[in-house]
Amino acid sequence: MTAAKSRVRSGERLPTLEDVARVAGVSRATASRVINRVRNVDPQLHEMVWEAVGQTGYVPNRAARSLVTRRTGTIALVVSDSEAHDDDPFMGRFFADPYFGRVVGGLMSVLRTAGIQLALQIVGTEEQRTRLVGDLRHGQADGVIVLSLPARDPLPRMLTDAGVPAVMIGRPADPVPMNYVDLANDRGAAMAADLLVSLDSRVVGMISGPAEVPASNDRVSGFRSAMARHGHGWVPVVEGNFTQASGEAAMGTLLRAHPDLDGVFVANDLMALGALVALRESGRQIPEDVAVVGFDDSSAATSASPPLTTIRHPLEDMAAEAARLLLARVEDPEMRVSSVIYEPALVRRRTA
Amino acid sequence: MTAAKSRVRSGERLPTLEDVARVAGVSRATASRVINRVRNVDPQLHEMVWEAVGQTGYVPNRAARSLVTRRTGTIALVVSDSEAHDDDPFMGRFFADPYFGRVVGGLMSVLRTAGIQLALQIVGTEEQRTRLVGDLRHGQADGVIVLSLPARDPLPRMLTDAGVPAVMIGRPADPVPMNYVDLANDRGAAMAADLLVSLDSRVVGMISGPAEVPASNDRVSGFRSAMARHGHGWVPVVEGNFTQASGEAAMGTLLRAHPDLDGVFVANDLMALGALVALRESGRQIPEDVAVVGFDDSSAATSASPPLTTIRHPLEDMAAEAARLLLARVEDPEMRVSSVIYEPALVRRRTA
DNA sequence: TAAATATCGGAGAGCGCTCTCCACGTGCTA
DNA sequence: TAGCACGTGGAGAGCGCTCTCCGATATTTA
Repeated sequence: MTAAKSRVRSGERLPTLEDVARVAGVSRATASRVINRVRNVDPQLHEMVWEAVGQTGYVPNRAARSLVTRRTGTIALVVSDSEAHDDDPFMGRFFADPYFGRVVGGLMSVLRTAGIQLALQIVGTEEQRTRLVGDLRHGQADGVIVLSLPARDPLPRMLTDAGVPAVMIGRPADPVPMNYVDLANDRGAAMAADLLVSLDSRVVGMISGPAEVPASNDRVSGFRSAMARHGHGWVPVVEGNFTQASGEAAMGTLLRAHPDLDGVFVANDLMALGALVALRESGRQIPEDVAVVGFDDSSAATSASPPLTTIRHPLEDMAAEAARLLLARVEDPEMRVSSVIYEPALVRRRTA
Repeated sequence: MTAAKSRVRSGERLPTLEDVARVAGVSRATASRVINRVRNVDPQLHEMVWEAVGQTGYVPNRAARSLVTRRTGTIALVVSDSEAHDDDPFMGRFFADPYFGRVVGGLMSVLRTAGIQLALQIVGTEEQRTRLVGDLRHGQADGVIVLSLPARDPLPRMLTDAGVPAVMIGRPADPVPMNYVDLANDRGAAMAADLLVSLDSRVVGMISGPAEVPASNDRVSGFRSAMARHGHGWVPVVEGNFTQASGEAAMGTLLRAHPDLDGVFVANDLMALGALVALRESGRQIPEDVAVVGFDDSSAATSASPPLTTIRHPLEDMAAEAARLLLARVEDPEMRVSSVIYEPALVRRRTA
């Protein structure tokens, strides 16, 4: 049974362009032109070719097309981690964050319509990075979307040096001539500061992400300078690592040092969730005793109780834009490096 | 500058097998044999070919190889959802769960060494499913790993009907002749029951996942029958949707109906986290007043406070096995349908 | 009306690779 | 020494497609 079916399957020759051309009564070249929408083809022939495509169930062969166009129709999504073995803690943390899913969703919305595949790549070691860049140079993919987790990541530079079209989501830590899409993290942080000050918070702290990670740095400096502008010369900052557990721990530390704290800005929603737990456990009312502002407006923010006041990070839009930017770059390698910075927005819910 | 660089880049012809052969002083065919490790080639020539490969920096052209072998060197990871628009809530939930990351990690560990790409596909609508199967039939990928989220998913059947090599992670809801890798969910649930009973819990409830989702069903029935075996004829079950928030809500419901509850089994760790919150808010001590057992042993379990007693779900191993199974199936389409069921294990931490 | 121009379809090369066939040793047996 | 099998390397076809030429036909201009 299985054998018979299988035989049928391997026996069925898939229709080729040649078949389509024969059915339509034109040459292979004409059929190709119609399918790829180039030059003016007689509308009548045009019609007949599409007819033949439908009739034969023709689908272009990717490999054959790829061979001559030198395009793979594949974009790689590279997650660059500091050290990725299977049970690597940071990687686990990363995938556990809604971040990844939002990015994938945004990318897919653009790539799907362009008929382009998304190939997932995860690199941790130096060797994996080198190998990846090699493969990329040899046309493994047409371009790369880079998600860089470590504070100092050699990958962006390697990619530009190799001349691989790439777009980063989140700016690179070191200046590298690479397209990127980022959020005005500093302005988002400033919004949080403005809100807390307007709510009359007097003793304000912050829970940050890992040091040297650009997005985290920008949030810290943006928050600090906005607070300074409001006359708060110094703001205590405790470092977390973007996980809920680290947020809870950091909140504890902050509370011990500043029992009179009445406002806190947390660099992402997941940590804010943890902070909420610690705050509640210490018997504080939210937002009456302590106002809490998160960052990202991820699904975690709405599901928190009370729902989290946070800074909206339009990740899906940003990822979609990154995909468009990359596609344009692939189309025209001479394109100048350009990046787009998105504006955050305050989303007021119940914690501040 | 950019122009010059780019020109250089597009000008640099990548080495082909022909070049390797010339450098090594053999024919293209021999070089190919060496590189693909077929037949016995004179050891000396063998050496010279590899030498030439290193010297030229040769990397095989995927498209060209693919064209003749009819293999793409790509495996698709299909996430089948009930309805995936960009801001679809379930999708968000799904990616927010550590589940996805663990699966990807497991797959990659096998595919990477096999030199195979992982292409991410997300299908929600019927049309997307049809289109996917069509592309697959036309050799878009050599095989598929299926992650099916909806309770009743037409995709598995469509895939088998189309003769596409596929392996599911988690058994299909309806019987379909497809390879799959699954966990003995019922036995895991029974372990939880045994533990709770051994701890002298008298009033025991359960928080389940969505109805009709096989994994959730199995956990419910496994738990119920084990409890029955211990003389607990009836166990109240409240349904959640695998998110933390739903777990918190479900726990509330359960507590209201059974204030004297002293043991609860929660169908995944994320919901167990929510249950912990609800329990603590109601003033109960864990595990003194109420013992809690989760499921999955995901990163959420260790980061919970107190750390969660849970049932280990070896997802990474399962995903790796699924990849191996699929690769074998691709190699030999006649392979009989076979599936492997993993055994869960109790991980005792602090909540029970 | 003839020539120049624009438009459009077809022939065919060739992308880089694998693999079948065949020719050529080499070492064995008769 | 002739005959044979076997091991090994090379020639070359061809996978399905795109795209450059080029020739044929329609359209415009002198």
